[in-house]
Amino acid sequence: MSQLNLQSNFPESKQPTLFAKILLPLPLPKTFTYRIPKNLQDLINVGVRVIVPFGTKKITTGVVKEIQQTPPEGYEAKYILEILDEFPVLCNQQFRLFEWMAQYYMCTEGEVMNIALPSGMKLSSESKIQLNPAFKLEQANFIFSELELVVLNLLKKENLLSYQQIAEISNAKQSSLIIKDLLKKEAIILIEQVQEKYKPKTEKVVRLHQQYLDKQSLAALMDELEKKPKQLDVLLKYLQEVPVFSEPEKNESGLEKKVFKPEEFSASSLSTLIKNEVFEEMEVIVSRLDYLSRGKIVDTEIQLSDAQNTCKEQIIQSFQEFPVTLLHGVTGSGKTEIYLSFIKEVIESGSQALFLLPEIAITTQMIQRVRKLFGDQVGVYHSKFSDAERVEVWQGVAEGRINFVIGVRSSVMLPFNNLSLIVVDEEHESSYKQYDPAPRYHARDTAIVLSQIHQAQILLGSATPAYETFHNAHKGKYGYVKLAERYGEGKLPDIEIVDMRKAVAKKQVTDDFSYVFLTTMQEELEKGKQAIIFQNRRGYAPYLQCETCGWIAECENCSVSLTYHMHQHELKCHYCGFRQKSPAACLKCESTALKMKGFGTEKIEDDLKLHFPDTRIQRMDRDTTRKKYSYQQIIEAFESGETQVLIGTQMVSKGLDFENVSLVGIVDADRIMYYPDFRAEERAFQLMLQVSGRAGRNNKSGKVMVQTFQKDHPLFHYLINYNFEGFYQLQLKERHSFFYPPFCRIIRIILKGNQANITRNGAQNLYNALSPIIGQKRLLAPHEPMIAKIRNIYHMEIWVKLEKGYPLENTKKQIIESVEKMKENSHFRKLKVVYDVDPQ
DNA sequence: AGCACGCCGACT
DNA sequence: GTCGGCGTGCTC
Ligand SMILES: [Zn+2]
Ligand SMILES: [Zn+2]
Repeated sequence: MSQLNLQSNFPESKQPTLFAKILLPLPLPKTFTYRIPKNLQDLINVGVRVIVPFGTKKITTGVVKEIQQTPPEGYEAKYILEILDEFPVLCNQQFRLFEWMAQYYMCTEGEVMNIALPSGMKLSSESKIQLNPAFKLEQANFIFSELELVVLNLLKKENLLSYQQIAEISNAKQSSLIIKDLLKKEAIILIEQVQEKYKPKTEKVVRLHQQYLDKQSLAALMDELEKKPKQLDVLLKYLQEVPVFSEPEKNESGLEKKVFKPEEFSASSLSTLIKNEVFEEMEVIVSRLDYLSRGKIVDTEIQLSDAQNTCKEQIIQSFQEFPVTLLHGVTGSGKTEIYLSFIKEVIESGSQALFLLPEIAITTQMIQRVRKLFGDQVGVYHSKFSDAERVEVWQGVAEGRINFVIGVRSSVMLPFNNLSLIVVDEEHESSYKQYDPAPRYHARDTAIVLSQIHQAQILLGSATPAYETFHNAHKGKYGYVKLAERYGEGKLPDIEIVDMRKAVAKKQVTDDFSYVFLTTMQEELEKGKQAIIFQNRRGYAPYLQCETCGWIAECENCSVSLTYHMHQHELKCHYCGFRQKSPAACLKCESTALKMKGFGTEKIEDDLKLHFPDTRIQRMDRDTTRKKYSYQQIIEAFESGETQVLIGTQMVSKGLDFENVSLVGIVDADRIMYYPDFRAEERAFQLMLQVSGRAGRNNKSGKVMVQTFQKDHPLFHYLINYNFEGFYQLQLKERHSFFYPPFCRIIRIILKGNQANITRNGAQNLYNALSPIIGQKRLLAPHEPMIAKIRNIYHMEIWVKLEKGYPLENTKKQIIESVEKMKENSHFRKLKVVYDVDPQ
């Protein structure tokens, strides 16, 4: 406010009207200016949430971005209705980050804020309709139609009606006319109200009344209660829980009423004690964040090995020169302990730290570990937690109570104002990239920008860094520290490539397994060991094919084959959820020779149960982990040894350490390597290495078996030697010659429409417009993506590939302009265009 | 994104 | 003539 010169334009006594630019959580390119009512002028601040009317019947939450004195030109500003926060919930650094995200990822700041804010902080509703209290039908000098009278009568009875309710009387179109007319006749008024979605959680507590806080009066009280044993029980329990003399502050904050369990203590005695003013009862606001948070700081020590200490020193060295440093450490080398020791120092110095992890890596064990170290100063930001809990973390960070957040992708958008360290673990994980809806941001890259805004240091950790990151480290843009040693001297498991081509020729295979794999597994199980089997396809069979005519069962709405699910005997689409009973005969030629092709986790489970009838086998994929705790249950059963063999998709590749696993099987390596994506092989190597990391923890006989029909693929040569860098170098040459990242940046333009030819033509039109501006060699001509149709929406893509140093910001502007030009053609106006910057 | 307004065909 | 479809443009 201080920068406003209030005196210049106004006579001294008059307070000027102020206006606020409000950022709304909508995909609109600009802010909206509202008038600040006089009575709210002293309460408003940049960064607080407000309720504003938007359109004719809606009210929404927005955030104050700027306060100004000049009224907007060309329209009359509406009034802000309400201020929701006393203190800002968005800080300056966040506004800067949001601006960057909107610009870089080609979306609006409103879209960024919409994703950033937990939904409990975005209140909105429709206005409601009420009779104007000053209105008297008898005295009105208007004529009311019959329908209007019906509405007025209903309002007399019901008091408050929604637009919806009035629409039910007649039809939607008429009702809005009626409301408009009644408003003009001043018969009704609009009422705007929102209810706070986020409610603080409260709890009843009692405390000993002041008058008993000296030993004498307390002794007298106890004497008096001698004849009332049940009341005395309650009092004694209280004194046992709350040492009123040695820890008077505990009495101050009180004891939760629920401590007096009704089966042990008489509820009426407690009430009597409250009535007689022995106890005082009060209601206090408690945190919801008590899941695993009751533990105050228990551990204060982080024990680092010599190797870890050396590594830490190297990171400190690296940070001197590079604010971004890559920590390259093999699975199980104890990177986490190094992160935690850095984080501890940051928190103790009074600034904030952020620890980003992929969703599945935020395990109960991880949460418990940080709780023990940091107590209540930690906020866990995770989609498994309720929205109310996320609101509390947000507020905790904004108010400075939470100094350390461990969280998923979206936690980069929390209201940090004093960050000095960010850790991004498993930085290569593609789940750091959001795809739908906008902003299509990469949390690792966004975190790097966030670190620049805060002048903070950022540590990227991975056993298999993303090639972009590794390349940046190699060319000296990032610092690089390698942690080679595997914790506890464990040896890396042997990786064996199983030649399926040969096995098939010798007829030493079942549908999905080679005999050699099955015998090895048999042996390991007999030794009392466990096995993990990886297949990145869920369901029973990926497709159902007619042997007579070659017909394949496809989804009605999408251009994909339907997956057969044995459990429900159904064909399902994994993209739109479409399902149908599995047909008995071919829909084209009516032949009954239908065969299931390929294999998903479900079939593998079935086959293995057939081969190993006495073995306890469990499957972990999206289908078996739908329920809230099922993931945890499967993990625990495997950890305890109750399950001997765990079959799963990507889910089994991350995070958890199972000590007794001696064999890991990759059923179909080819499926991982061969799909049309320039990153397919990078991903395949990462994934196979990661899955391999599950074998032979703390034991010397770990083994990984990889089944493939292409055993001569160079990937395997590097894989069996754990030569990450060698394969990287090889791939880099290919990336260079085909002009792919890290040698260029990609902007993927996706056009979506409900007609194939219009979508196709629109893409061609856009391509023709872009070619002369950006240059044909920087464009990949319009093409269908791998799945051309999803939910009956047709997709076309144009890729823009820009070499390093090519003006990025300007090109984005040119793309947006070209799209606008394309939409001047009415055929293409209804196409939806989506931009995906740095696609994963 | 959601919603109102307006122009058109079709159906009481 | 009215009803409902979608295409267009606006929301402070
Ligand atoms: Zn057929
Ligand atoms: Zn589908």
